[in-house]
Amino acid sequence: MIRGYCVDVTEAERPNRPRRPTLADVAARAGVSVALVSIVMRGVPGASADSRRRVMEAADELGYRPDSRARLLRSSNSRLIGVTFGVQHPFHGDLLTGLYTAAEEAGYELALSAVTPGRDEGRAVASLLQDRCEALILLGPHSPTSYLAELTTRLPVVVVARAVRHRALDVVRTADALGMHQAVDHLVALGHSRIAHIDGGRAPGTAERRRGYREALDRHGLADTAVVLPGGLTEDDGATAARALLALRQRPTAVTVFNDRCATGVLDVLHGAGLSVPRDMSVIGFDDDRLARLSHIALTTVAQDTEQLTAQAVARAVGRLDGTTAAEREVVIPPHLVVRATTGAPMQAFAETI
Amino acid sequence: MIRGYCVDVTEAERPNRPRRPTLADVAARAGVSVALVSIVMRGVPGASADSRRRVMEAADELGYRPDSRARLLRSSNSRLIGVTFGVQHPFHGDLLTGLYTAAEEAGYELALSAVTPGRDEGRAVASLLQDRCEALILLGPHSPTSYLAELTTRLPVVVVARAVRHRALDVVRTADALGMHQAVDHLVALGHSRIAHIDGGRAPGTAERRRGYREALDRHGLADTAVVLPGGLTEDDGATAARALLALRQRPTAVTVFNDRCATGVLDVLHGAGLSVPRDMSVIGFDDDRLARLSHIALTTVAQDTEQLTAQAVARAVGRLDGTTAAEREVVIPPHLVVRATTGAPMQAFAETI
DNA sequence: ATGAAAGCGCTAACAG
DNA sequence: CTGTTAGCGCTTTCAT
Repeated sequence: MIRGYCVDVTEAERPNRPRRPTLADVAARAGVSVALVSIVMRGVPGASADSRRRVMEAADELGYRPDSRARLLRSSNSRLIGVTFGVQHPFHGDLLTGLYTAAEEAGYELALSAVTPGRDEGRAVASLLQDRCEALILLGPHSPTSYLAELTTRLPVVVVARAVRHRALDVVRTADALGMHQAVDHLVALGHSRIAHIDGGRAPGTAERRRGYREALDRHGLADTAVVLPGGLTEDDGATAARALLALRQRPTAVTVFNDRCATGVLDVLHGAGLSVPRDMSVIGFDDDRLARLSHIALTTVAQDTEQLTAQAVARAVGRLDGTTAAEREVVIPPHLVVRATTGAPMQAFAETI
Repeated sequence: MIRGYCVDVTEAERPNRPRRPTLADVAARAGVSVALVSIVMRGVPGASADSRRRVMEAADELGYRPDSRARLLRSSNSRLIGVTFGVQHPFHGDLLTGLYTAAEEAGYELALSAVTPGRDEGRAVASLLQDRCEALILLGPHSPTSYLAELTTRLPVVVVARAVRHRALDVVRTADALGMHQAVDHLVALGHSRIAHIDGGRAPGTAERRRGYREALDRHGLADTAVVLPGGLTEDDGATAARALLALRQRPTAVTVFNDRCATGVLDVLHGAGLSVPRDMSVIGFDDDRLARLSHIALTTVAQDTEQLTAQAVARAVGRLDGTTAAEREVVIPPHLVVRATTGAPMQAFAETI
């Protein structure tokens, strides 16, 4: 059937929105075949400069936009990577930013699916699967490893920012322990010898960061001074932990905290108790989120390298799809310490140097 | 990308991922036609209980998942609503949560497209358009109204959380002015008579909230005491404004702030200056984001009704699609005041009552 | 360089 | 209730 351009108005009554133009419309207008238009639209070689121009012109006039659904349906590979993220987690926002650029460079598109209080990870993943994603990147997933592992039988899965050990799962994460080494080394270099740690409760990464803290103290011969206080990932958790910190018999002069949000709570309580930071207490966070960068907080913190994290995550996903399978399943990205205003020499050490 | 040592594996030896099953596969396995399978999978009437069971069984065994692209391509209506959101804005996360449930109830799916520092709104919208969304919901868009208006010639557009006036645009927003009335009324009831306001700089909603502040003061006969300090949406903006506040000749006893993040910065500076909140200064924020709810902040704030906001946004979009066109283009949702710990009677008033 | 034609996986008439 | 059939808009041989 020859369908003219967008002139056929069948339903007369409703203010009918014009049907969006298709390849055929553009072809008709440019006086060429649909195949040729397809070639031009994809920017692949196989069309003369002249028809290329004519087609582009026609497409422009019609306001033509390729239909990605149809395109994807036809071509075997969708060049689509599915991403799940938590709406509650600001850090995931930073990761999304990096993922978009990394995916674009690799010639892939992203399909987003949010995990919300009313929409669990399973549903988020299911919708991605329906969209024919070729691979999945899961940001801080909390599903059981067994479920994630099962997913890999369907498509490549890359887990970001959560340490899971499974032979079928790719993991891209920050070297949490190393980050704590950097934090402790910095404090020791400043002259601190009584350094406490506030951990992350049940959050992923807690164990690893705590281990890093202990290792670092050990290396400095300070193992017996280690104090680990229960914490969590919120400001409130930090506030609670800070009170415990202040109640300690022999008060530390510095504290490393599981993350920046928690550290903010700590700072708050310290200030409230009339202590000065860093004079009376040095504080180091983890993540370098927007909170830490605020000038009036100026938190010294261990910064996760989101650019590397996201670039590697996409590289992994694409690698699996290409079949250029890397042997190593886990990519660990070193973080780096960002020194701001919440760390300094301890009062005693300062006194001694005078 | 580190593709190093891995030799390129040829098609043949690559562990070939099984092609995902199609309707035809399920049909073959169940011994019925594809049409019947389609009927069963969509859950529409027109199949016997027996074949329904057989088909479901076959689908299950094959791990069949309908291909939404193909499905959408075929049916004229995609039942897809596109949503753009800012990855920097925590409040958008809350809105997404509501949108998902509202869309589901209306029988629509959501297609998400993020606006990031490296991906502007235009691109976010373009990708949604390619995905054949039937309508667009834009969260706090910052594109010029002319661009948004032009979009409506292609499909219905609902703007959330930004006040734009245009006859072709649906807008769902909070009654910002009313919210400020509530805030000011609350402070006046507590006995405050010198109330300042810190505005939102160039952020959407700034003018409206400032207007509300002025109106409310006026109604209480306090118009001549109005003080508006330039602010913004970040903690730093709040900190800066707070310093200006403290430097004021005749210091106010209370301040309403453009949003919670900004208010947090204000609180911080106040505490740093040795002031006690609310004894020396009452503070009210706007948004009721997670920040405000933290126990050690406990910010009194004007809460936006995200549930209503999102429900109305979806209702609007669907309404335009249905042709059940509402006359009114703007839906304004009343917010409500959440009183926490940062507001109280002013010291002077308290002294007088004794 | 260009065009004709065959589907991708699915839905929606229309028969039976 | 079930099957047949014709496309949705696009890519992709395979001719010309």
